[in-house]
Amino acid sequence: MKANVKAREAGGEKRPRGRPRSERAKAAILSAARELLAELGPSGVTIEGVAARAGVGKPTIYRWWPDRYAVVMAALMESESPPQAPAHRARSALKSLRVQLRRMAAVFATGTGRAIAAMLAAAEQETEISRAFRNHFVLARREEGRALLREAIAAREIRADIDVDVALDMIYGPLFFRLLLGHAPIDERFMERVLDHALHGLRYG
Amino acid sequence: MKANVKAREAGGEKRPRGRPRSERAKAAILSAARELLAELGPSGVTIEGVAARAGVGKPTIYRWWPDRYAVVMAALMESESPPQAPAHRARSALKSLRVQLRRMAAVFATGTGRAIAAMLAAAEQETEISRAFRNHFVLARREEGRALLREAIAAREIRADIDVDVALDMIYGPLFFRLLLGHAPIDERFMERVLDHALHGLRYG
Amino acid sequence: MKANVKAREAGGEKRPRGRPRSERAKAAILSAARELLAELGPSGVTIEGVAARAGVGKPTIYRWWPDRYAVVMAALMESESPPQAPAHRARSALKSLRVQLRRMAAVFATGTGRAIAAMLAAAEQETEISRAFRNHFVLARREEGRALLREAIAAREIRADIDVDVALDMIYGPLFFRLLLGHAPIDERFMERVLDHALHGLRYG
Amino acid sequence: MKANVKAREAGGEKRPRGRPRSERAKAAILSAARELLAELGPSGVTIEGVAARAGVGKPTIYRWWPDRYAVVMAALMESESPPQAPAHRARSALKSLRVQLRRMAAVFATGTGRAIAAMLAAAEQETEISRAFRNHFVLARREEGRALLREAIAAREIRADIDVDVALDMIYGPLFFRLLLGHAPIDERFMERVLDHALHGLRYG
DNA sequence: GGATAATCGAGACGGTACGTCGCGTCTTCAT
DNA sequence: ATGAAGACGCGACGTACCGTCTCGATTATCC
Repeated sequence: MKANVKAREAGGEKRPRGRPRSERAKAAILSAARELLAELGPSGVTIEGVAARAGVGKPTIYRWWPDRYAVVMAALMESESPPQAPAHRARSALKSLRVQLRRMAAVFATGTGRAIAAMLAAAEQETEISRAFRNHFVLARREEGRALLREAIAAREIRADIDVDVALDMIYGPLFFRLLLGHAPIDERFMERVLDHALHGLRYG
Repeated sequence: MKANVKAREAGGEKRPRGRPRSERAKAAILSAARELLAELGPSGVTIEGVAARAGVGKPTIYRWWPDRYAVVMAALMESESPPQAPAHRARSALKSLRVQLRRMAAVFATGTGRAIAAMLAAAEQETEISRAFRNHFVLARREEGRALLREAIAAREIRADIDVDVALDMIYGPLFFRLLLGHAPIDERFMERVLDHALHGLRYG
Repeated sequence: MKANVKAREAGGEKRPRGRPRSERAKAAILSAARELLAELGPSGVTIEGVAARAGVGKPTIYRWWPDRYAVVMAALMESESPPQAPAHRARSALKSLRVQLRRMAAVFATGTGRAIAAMLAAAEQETEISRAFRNHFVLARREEGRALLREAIAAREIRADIDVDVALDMIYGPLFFRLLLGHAPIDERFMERVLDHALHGLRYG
Repeated sequence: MKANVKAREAGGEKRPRGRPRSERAKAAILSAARELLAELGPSGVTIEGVAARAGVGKPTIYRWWPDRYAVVMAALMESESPPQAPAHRARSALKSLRVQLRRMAAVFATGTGRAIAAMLAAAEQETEISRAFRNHFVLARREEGRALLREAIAAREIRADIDVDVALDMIYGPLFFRLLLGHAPIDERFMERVLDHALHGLRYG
C-alpha cells in the first residue's frame, strides 16, 4: 500500500475524504449493460441484471444514472463511437455528406440500430440524458449535415431557396423510417439513393 | 334442420363450440385502454389497470391479446380511423398525395402520434398484431402513396426512372423522424414542404 | 321401450321432463377424479382437470356435486369399498374387532389413507357430503366397534363399567394419529398391539 | 475494532453482508396471519391478505417462507406457547402426565385446535417447517410422555413389558381423532378418562 | 309428430390468489 | 463517506382454477 500512497502524493490530486473507488465500478456497469443489450435487447437490460453482472450494488448504479433508460443510453453512447467529428473532409460538401450518410447506414444497419430507435421512442420525458442521447446519435450529425448543406449552397451545388430543415429531415428521415418500420433493409446503397433522389427531385427536370 | 346446415355452409361461417366471446367485454377493454393511453401515455396502460377500469378479469384480456403491447396497439387501431381508404380522389395523383400527407400530419401531430411511434419502436418481435399495426397506420398509406406515384409517372407528372421505394421513404420518413426526435413540429405545412422539396429536388434545375 | 314404461309405472317414480342425467358422465367424472387423486394427490384434483380428463363440461360436474371437495370425497368413497358390512363374524366379538382393525390398517396404510385424512381435515364446513364421508370411512366402523364392545361386555370378555366412547377413541384414534403425524408406520401388527394394550391396560394387573 | 472481532468470534454469530432482515416486518406478517387465521380459518390466510394487512410486500413474505402453509404454521407456532417444557413436575410421573394431557385438551379444544389439525393434514410434502410444526405441537409432548412413561415403569407404576410407542399413540391419538372427526367434544375430562382407561385396561382385572 | 324442456359438450366470463420479477430506496458492515 | 450486499415496500406480470353463464346439439317426455 505504500506504492499507492506514493502515487497519490505524486499525482497530487485532492481526494474528497474517504472514497477510494468509482471509475472502475462505472466502467464495469457500462460494460455489463452493453453485453446485456447485445444479448437480450433493450428490455433485457435490467438494473438488477447489470448490477449482478458488474459485481456492483444497485445503489452504486443509481448514484450515477437516474434510471435504467439512462444506463442503456449511456451504454449505447459509450459503445458506439460517433462518426469521427469532422467526418472525412472530402473535396466537396456533398461528397462529405455522402460519406457521412454511408457511415450512418453502416451503424444503424446493426442490431444496435433498433436499440437506438427503441430508446429514442421510449424516452417518455425530456431529460438531460435523453436529450444528450438524441444529440449524440442523430442531431449532431444532422447539424453536420446542415453545415454541409450550407457549404453546398455557398458552392452553388444546391439551390439557395430551399428550406434546410425540411431538406435535412428528408435526407435523414428515411433512415429512421426504415429502422422503425422494418419494411426494407438499411444499407449504404439506400442512403446514397436517398441523397440522389433528394438532389435531383422526382419531377422531370 | 337441413336449412340450418345449408345456411352455414353457404355463409361459410363456422360457429365454435362454446360460449361465444363477449363483444361487450372486448369493447370495454379497448375503451379502457384508450382512456388510459390518453391519460397516462403508453407505459401507463397496464393490464391490471385496463382490467379494473373495464370491469373485466385479467384472464379475459390475456385470452384475446398476448401482452400489453398488443392491447395498446388494438386500442389505437380501433380509435384512430385510417384516412378513409381512397382518400379524396383529387384531379391529379399528386394532389391526392398532398391531401393524404396533410391528413397524416394532422393525425400524428396529436399525442396519439407519439404513442404510435412508441409502439412501433417497442414491438420487439415480429408478431401478427405488430405487423397489422404497422400496416394499419403506416404501410397501408405508403402503398396508397406508391399507387399515386405510379399514376403520376403514367401522367408524366414525375420521372419514370425513379426508385419508387426510395421516393416513398423520402416522403413519409420525415414525418416519423420528427415524431421520434421531436426536434421540430409536425404540421400540415411541413408535410407539404417535404413533398415540394422531394418533387423539385435540391439541385438547381 | 314398453318394458321401460311399465317399470316406471310399477316403481311409481316420476320422470322430470327433459333429457335425463347421464350416468355415463357421472361414472367418467368419478373415474377421472380417482385417477388424478392417485397421480397428484388431493390438491391435484381440480374441477378443470377432472372435466378435461372425463371429456365432460364443468357444469355437468357442478350439477352433481357442490364443489371440488365433494367430488374428491365421492371418488374416494366409490373407490374404497368399506370393510364389508358385518365384517367376518368371528366366534367372539373381540376376534371380530381384531379382524376389522386389521382391515382398516390395510386400507389406511396406502396412499389413499393420507388422502382420506386430508379430506377429513380440510372439510371446513359441515355439509351433507362431508358427514357422509366421515361416516363412510370412520364412524360407521366405530359404530361396528361399539356393537362389538357391547357384545364383549355381554359375554363378560370386557368390563361393564367402561366408557365405551372413550374406549372406541382409544382403539381407533391411534390409527389416525399415525396417519396425521407420520411418526411411525401403520400396519396390521400395530393395530393388533393397540387392541392388546387397550384390553390389558398399562398397569400391573 | 479488535474487540468487535473478538466478540463476534466468541458469540459465534455470523453477520451476513447486506441489510439485515426486518424483525418488524416478520412480526407484522405473523401477527396478520394470526388475525386472519382467527377470523377466517386456515383457508382464509392468503399471502395477499397477509401482505396487505401487515403493510408488507408479497415478495418479503416469500423471502422467508416458501408458501402459505409455512406462514400459517409459523404463525400458529408463534402464537401458541407449548405447555412449558418441564410441565409442572408433580409427585409422580403419572400425575405429571395427567397434567400435561389436561393442558393439551385445553389448547386443542379451541378453534386453534382445528387449525392445527388442518395444517397437519394439509402438509403434502415433508418440509423443514412441517416437521418443526408437528414436533412443536405434538411430537415434543409425545416425547415428554415417553419420558414420563419410562419413569412410571421405573417406579413400578406401570408394567415394564408394554410397547411404549403403542401406549403413547393410545394416549395422544384419541385427542386428534376427535379433532379430526368431530364426533365428540374435547375437554379435560375426556383426556383424563382416556388415561384412566389406558391404565386399567378394558378387561376384567 | 311436433313442441317443450332439461342435460350435454364446450368454452368464455368476472374473479381471487398465486408465485415471480424488477423497480428504486434504505440499512448494514467493511474498507 | 463509499461501496457491495441485500432486504424493503411496491406494482405489475402472466397463470391456474374457481364457480357461473351462454351457446348449439342432443335426448327424452308430453300433448
